[in-house]
Amino acid sequence: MVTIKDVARMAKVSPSTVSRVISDSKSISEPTKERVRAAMKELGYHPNVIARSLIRRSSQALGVVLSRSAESAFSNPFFAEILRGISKVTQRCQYSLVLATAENYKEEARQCLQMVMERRVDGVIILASRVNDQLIENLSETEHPFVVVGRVDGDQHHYAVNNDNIQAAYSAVRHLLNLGHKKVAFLNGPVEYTFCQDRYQGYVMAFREFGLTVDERYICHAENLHADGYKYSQQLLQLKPQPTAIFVADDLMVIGAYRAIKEAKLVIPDDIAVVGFNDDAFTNLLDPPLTTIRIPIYEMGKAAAETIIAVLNGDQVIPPQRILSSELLIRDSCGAKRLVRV
Amino acid sequence: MVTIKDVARMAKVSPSTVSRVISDSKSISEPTKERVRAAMKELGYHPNVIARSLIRRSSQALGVVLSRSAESAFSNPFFAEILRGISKVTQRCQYSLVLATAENYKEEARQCLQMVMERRVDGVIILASRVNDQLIENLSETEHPFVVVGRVDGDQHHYAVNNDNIQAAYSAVRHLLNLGHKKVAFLNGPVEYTFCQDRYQGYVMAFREFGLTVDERYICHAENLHADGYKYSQQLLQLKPQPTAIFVADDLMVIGAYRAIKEAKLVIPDDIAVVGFNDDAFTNLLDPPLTTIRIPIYEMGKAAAETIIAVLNGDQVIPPQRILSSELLIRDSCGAKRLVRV
DNA sequence: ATGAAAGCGCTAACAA
DNA sequence: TTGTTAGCGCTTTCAT
Repeated sequence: MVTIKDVARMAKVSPSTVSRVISDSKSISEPTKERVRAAMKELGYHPNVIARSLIRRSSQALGVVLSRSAESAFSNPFFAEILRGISKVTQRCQYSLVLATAENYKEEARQCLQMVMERRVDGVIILASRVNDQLIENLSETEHPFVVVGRVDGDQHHYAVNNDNIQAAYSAVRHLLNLGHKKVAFLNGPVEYTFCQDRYQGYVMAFREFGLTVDERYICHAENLHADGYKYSQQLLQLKPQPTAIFVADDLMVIGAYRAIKEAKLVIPDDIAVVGFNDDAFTNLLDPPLTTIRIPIYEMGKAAAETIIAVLNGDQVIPPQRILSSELLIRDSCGAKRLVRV
Repeated sequence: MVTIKDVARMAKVSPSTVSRVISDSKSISEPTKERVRAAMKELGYHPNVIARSLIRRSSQALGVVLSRSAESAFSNPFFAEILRGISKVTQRCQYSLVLATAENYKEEARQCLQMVMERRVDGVIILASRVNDQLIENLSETEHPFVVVGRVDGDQHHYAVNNDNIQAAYSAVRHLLNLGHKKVAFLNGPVEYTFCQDRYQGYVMAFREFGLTVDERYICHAENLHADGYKYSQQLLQLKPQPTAIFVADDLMVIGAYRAIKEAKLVIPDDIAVVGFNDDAFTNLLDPPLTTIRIPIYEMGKAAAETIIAVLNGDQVIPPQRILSSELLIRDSCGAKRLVRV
């Protein structure tokens, strides 16, 4: 391996001079710089980031925790989109991106904690947070820099980037109630996620506003966003009186919902209306095209990465929590057709 | 920061003893081990991987190059799926995963090369290879370990994992020719990718077998798999005589193709048949559900990661090239309905 | 079974 | 402007 010493020897300078040339220090004369650079080129020298990280006490790397089993995370367009936003920023800021993945959340949390404690990464981005999130608690205790995409349960002292889940769910449900629906079922995601709690809250808000009481039988919590849409939709359709609309908290579950509805010989939107969440690319291809909430996922990824990098630079991040707003995209699954800003 | 020295002091041993306890050396007595472990726990000690990497000359990290602009890569389900396979293996083998992303291939290649030359990663997985691939050439010259997902143009001395593109395209086109189609258009991807070349070859093979001559007007190469499906399908539909079938080299382009076909007031499969490639999750939701090629993407990701890790361990990898087989999934876009193994 | 010492490749005082 | 020196936190001979 070519080291700084080899370059120094060849250019007939000391190793520290070579180091200064690498960082383009202005206290080195042009002729020397050129001689050193020539030597670097001739020898095919490349700085060893590991050695540099050791002495600088910084790896210039960011960790990303998917916060779900890798299985379900990778199949959700949300993660692709948020990773795209994150990577956009990391490449601009010269950080590298380390992915933490595992079969389950506990293992993933362990991996993430290890990553940061072992100094493999300088900070961590957590995608989605849970009620009583152990990882977030540990990260706070050990004082490692992190930023959460989502709302942190309880305490407000964390850096976080989120979308307006309450507001978004509220406007989705209000849209249905405005269309005259009374029996609006809610196919929500796993209760342990704060975003599901928030969407539930938005649902309740809309009901309150319309002077309607929430019937808990019409609300269910899927465990797996990919697999459970079908099963729970079937259950909801069994209810008497049958719901005339379903608000689905993740577009991934809409696929199963559509199937269950069609198998029950119901027609969307005539017999039953559907609203989704996320505006995944495929929702426009469904029959009928889905009315859904668009959230600025890419922008959230960018904001999260910018935040953690600012924190690492010791910059003030004000405010520590940012909430990006979403919009209701009205297509054909409820019977209307226009665009409304939330 | 808690270091090995702090632990040593507390446990009243030397730093080297602590190091031996970390690696669970059998030359340390049980009582000492326990004393040291207690000290580690009390101090909240965690080994610094950076320091370890420096002395071991190994970062225990793998780099992944998307081989496209991050933009188009992340939106393609192929990458999510292959990353899932890769991460499955890296987590099992205690490697971390570093993503290289950029706006364009040149920049991405630079980043990848840098990653490995700077010793940030021990080896690299390249997703998709090009004709005359500069990155692969550089990696070979500098003798850095890498494995390619796809077929490497020219030389056969690289480690690679691929699917049977020629065979797969051949069977897709043969399926159409068997159904009586003569004017089978081919909406292929960018010519610079070897997988597109292979799929073209399979197309030609099928034509040969049926004693038909290939009309180059019926073949086009999209530059962007996401955006160009619509445009090129429109062009193909303009041809006289109009094609009665289109073989589309990536499911992502099928979305645009369906739209162009429907806008031309043609009915799938009655007026025109369509075959896709990849079996992306949404293809089953299209109207009509798409007949497409299923390739074992997840398995390819696993195989690629296993290969590079074996190489890094100095194990023999035989054979250096592996080809996984695909199958034609017959749904409704050609008018038939059954499953055929290629 | 344990310790002392050297050194991985780099940076950054402190000198000169 | 440049060189000397002392580490960063760890592992690994070589002693004892």
